[in-house]
Amino acid sequence: MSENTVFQKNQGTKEKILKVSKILFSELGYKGASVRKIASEVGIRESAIYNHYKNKEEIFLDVAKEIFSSPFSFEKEDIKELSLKGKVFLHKYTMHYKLLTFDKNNESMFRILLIELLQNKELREQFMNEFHNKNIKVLSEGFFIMMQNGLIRSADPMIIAYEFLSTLFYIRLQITLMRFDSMSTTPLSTQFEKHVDFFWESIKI
Amino acid sequence: MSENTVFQKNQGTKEKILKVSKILFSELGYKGASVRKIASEVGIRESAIYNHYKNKEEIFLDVAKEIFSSPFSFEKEDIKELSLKGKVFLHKYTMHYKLLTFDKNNESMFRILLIELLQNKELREQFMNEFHNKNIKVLSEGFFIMMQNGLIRSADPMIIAYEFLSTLFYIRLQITLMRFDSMSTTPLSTQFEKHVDFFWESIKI
DNA sequence: GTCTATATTTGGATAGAC
DNA sequence: GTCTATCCAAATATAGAC
Repeated sequence: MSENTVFQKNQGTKEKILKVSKILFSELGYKGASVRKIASEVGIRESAIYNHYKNKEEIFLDVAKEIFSSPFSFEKEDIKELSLKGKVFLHKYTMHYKLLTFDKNNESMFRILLIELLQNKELREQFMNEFHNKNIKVLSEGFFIMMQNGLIRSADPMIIAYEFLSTLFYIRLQITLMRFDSMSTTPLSTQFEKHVDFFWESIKI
Repeated sequence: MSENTVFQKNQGTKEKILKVSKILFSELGYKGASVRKIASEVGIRESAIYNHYKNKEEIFLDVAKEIFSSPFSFEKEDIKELSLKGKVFLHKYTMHYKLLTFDKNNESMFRILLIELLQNKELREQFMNEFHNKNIKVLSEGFFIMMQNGLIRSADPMIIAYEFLSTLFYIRLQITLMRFDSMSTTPLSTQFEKHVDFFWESIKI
């Protein structure tokens, strides 16, 4: 057996721990998701966990890395081009947001964000920077271009962006809560489209 | 000593426990606020707590009772009267909301709501009913009257209410987070007024 | 009503055999 | 890498003296 052919028992254990932890943290929070429960769900003993992670905190950090890693894929060029189409920009942006809301993995990350937002300062900072500021930046750039091209009425682009984003967030929050209780979200899921319609009527010239 | 003159040692202990618990639950969440910490902060032993509350859960329920107990004092008549003034209604409503955001006690309750929202099903239901639905009801009534009187453009009053409320919530969330970190909220606190201005421009005829 | 003492459980983490 | 065994700390809760 050469040095390069090292056989590892249960190679996917670390990935499994990560996967299980995502779910448990998103359902029980940091304190509620004990190392016991994680190990049990993975199908190994607690002590075996420590062969993959130094401690519980390290598991959480590994999970938390993902919370803000799947942001909006709008490129500079897209924004310029799309903004000229006015409402289409808002619609595309919102549909992207809607997709994230219903995506299993993103949903777990959003739940963790909600649960730990007040318990974790770093999470709060990331929420402000990655979640709020980045979205406001992209949106206000879009609104600025629309304004320049006479598509929408004159106003502070940052304010318009803030107004638009806040409702997206609130819809997502409500849907996330309802899905947590396995309630039907069909009435609410159309709220995204209604938001775009109402908002466009509010700013178009 | 007659039966009617019973002297109790430390009569205010239960109130003190409640007061301390409010703060600790709002800072550390249900799990984080241990009976140990509560007792210590009150200045008594853990065991003494159990002379006032059956268990920890009962303390939390006592605290949680307050979360949705300070709603809007808008009477039926007020809504009708205020709605005819259009923007004044929105402004008064928002200023009330702003007051709650910065009120110490309401702030604690809002924090608990955020922390425990995903951990407590009853809290989620109350959030939807007491927080969301009640606000939507009052607001949509107001918008309906405005519409009838030709003050605002035609649209579904429920949608308008949803759009208006969602931004109020988002501003409150951001301010609550920033105050938790003792950050200055002066730039954000004017967001309430900006919201009213922008929104009125969006719906007025 | 508060205290000391104590029971009991749960959770994070390590040692050492296989 | 996983297991058994074990340790230690923290947390909920109770019993009984004062």
